[in-house]
Amino acid sequence: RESSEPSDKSETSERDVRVVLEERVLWEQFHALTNEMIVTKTGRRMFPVIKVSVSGLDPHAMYSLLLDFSAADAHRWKYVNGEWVAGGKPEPQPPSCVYIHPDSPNFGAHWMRAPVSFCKVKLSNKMNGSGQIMLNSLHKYQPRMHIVRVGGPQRLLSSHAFPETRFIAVTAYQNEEITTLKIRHNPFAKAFLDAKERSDPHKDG
Amino acid sequence: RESSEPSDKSETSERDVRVVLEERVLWEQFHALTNEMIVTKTGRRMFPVIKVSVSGLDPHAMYSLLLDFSAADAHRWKYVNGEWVAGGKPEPQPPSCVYIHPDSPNFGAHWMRAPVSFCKVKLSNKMNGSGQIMLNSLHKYQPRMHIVRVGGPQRLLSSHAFPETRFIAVTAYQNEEITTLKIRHNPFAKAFLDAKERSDPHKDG
DNA sequence: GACCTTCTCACCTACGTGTTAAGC
DNA sequence: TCGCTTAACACGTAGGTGAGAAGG
Repeated sequence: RESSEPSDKSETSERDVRVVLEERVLWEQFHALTNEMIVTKTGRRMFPVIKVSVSGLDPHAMYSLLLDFSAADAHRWKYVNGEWVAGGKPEPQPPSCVYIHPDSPNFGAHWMRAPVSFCKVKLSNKMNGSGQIMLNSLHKYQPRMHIVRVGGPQRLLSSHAFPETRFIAVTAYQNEEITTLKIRHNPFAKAFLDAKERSDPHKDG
Repeated sequence: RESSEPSDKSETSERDVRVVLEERVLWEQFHALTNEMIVTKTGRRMFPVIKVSVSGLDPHAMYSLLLDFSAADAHRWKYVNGEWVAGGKPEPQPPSCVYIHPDSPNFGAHWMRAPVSFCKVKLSNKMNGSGQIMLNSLHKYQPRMHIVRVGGPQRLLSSHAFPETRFIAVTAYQNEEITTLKIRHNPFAKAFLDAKERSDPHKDG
């Protein structure tokens, strides 16, 4: 955690590292329905995307930003009659690999200049080449972001978990309200939005 | 240049920084015809791409890789009767902006792990938003790559110019052999390769 | 007219979507 | 059968090509 060592002059400016999740309204719409994220063999992007604004770093020091996914509970989940219910014993959880933000390593000034988006992270249900995060389908996960100081003795500065970004990994969407919400907001799914709006022009909410 | 200061223990490993241009055969084919690169208002990528393999860095130290374009001579060039000829006095040369490789800053280990490609640099004839390099059309340029040590006192380690990457900036190709060679090797021009091969299936060389 | 630049265009690369049917 | 996973698919986003007509 923060400032666990006696601080020298170069570390005093990091006492108040702050990380704020962007697009919280969108995340909360998904969270209210119990969010789902597709996992595939070759890896699937997340939607919504985890995007954070960072402040309180030393502009001239070097940091890396990391994302990982901790098991949110010890259950296997099942979608029955329109509801997610916790099932039997979970499979042994492999330690979630860590995704390193592609701008890493970089100066504090870079991370603070604009919100940092983890749009390129890919979720998979198979272990294969680097860059992808392997998750267990039908298990619930809690994304977490970490800031590590690098370019010297490596040191974990802070970790943040965003409850509204929790989701259940799936190989196909279970709740069709989730599907609808994804189509409505993800530009890459616009083909399906057009199809839906042609048959359903006044739907909202 | 290299090791201009008395070296301390962390700098001794950088005495033999080596930078080798990749795809030299391709570059030399273009160079033999006098290479041309398109410049546009919004910026145009280079083809071929400048790609280098780097060795001799300290794996744990931090570096940035830079690309710039120096005026190769003081002339304005003109394509007349199938030949490039030097013309009148050149316009005053604005200092070429520097392009910072998007992986910058990064560890020596990163730069040495695989060849580093400058495929995203864009050449323009107008000065506008960041990321683009402004050049004078019909002037000849010499690309140069620089390695700078960062994350501490900044220090230029080495500069490399690759003669076979020289080119004349143009707003439209002048030598149609250059056009043919670009179409033959650039995947993004495949539409024109297909058209040409349908009418000319056995051309080579 | 001659020369150079700009813009629109069809046609690609590359890849992110949910759908659907098939596989297990 | 049922539940879950996979692969092919149509249809988008995003953007890199030279061609060719138009502009200056």
